[in-house]
Amino acid sequence: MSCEERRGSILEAAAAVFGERGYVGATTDAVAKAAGVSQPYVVRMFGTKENLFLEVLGRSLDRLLTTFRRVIAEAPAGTDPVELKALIALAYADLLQDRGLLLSLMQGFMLGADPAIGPAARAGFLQVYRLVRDEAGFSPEMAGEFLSGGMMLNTLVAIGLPAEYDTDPVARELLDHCAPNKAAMIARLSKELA
Amino acid sequence: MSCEERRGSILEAAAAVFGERGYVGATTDAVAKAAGVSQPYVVRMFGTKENLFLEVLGRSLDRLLTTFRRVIAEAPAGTDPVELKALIALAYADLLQDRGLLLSLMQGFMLGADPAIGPAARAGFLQVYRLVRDEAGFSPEMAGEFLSGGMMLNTLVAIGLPAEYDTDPVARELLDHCAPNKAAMIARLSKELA
DNA sequence: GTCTATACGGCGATAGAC
DNA sequence: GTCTATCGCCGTATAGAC
Repeated sequence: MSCEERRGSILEAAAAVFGERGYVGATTDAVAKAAGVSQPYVVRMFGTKENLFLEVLGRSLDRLLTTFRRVIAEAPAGTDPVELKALIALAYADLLQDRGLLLSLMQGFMLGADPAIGPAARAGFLQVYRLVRDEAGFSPEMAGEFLSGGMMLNTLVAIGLPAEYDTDPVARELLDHCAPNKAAMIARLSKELA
Repeated sequence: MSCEERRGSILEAAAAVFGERGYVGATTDAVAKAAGVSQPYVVRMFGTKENLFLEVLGRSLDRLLTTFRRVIAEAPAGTDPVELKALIALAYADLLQDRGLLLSLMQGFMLGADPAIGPAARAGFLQVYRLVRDEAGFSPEMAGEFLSGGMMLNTLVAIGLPAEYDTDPVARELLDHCAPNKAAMIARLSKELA
């Protein structure tokens, strides 16, 4: 396999592992196993674990921004920002299906105190804010609401509430009122229970 | 010092350390140093690191619920739920001044996959939801909005954005529109920069 | 009630062969 | 391009003295 192909598959595996175990809890060995290579090879290719995480973070952010821009571009010109907000929220919920990608982002947010990761996470977060404000035309209030909803969704997925959707009526009620895309959540659920 | 006093001071130190470094990143040695005791003594007193974290989690949750109940009880009878929501949000922002306590909760939320911590975190989260719905009279929509705002605040603090309040105008704008208690945030900021 | 000493396992990173 | 072997550190937990 070529260098670039390997890079891609390792980064993909790393996103899943980092999302599931967190930055500190994830091991380069677990990433290696998930990607089907040896542990030293992962280190060799990315230098350090920290650097590997930074690349995962950057990738996740890129995908997020790209997706949002596509939704904005595909909306008819002159679409109301409020409507656009619902569309982007929906796209975000869909993106959340890829647990690793988004949970890695969330893990990055929790590492604000880290001297190398903190600045990258803050910059990424502000980049998203600027995108919805400048490119989607959200008011600061709308942008805040949008990001709040996103953080809530991230938390609900991280805490594992969707898995209790049909065993706990309170969890169900909460999810029904917070998930912009109920169908997607349920799809996740059934996948999780399988 | 008596056993109970020590317990309290170790738990307090543990909340700060867990909040700052995360569950995996925190070491029992760091907790011990922060509490001014030896590392084996911390383990001796709480059995395992996992158990120590569960106690910190329970304490944080208790303090949260107690605070919310006090706000509800102190509000004049028949206060509108919408008004109550603003009051509780304000109390939450104040509580967030104790970084360790609330960030420990947030760290717990990120550990939903852990077989021991996950269930405790989910139960705690739902307990908060039930409180604002049943005792404060929030509609499910309001409860969702309230929790979303809380998760957003947690994230903003965790990522360290308040520290950039007066160096980055975008960060400032974002914080101005998301923090229910601007004064508290600024107080935090100045403390952080000191 | 609190410590010192230490066993034990695990992880990131390096060296070097193929 | 990818592996095996391995070093060295660090963290949890135990044993046992005072």
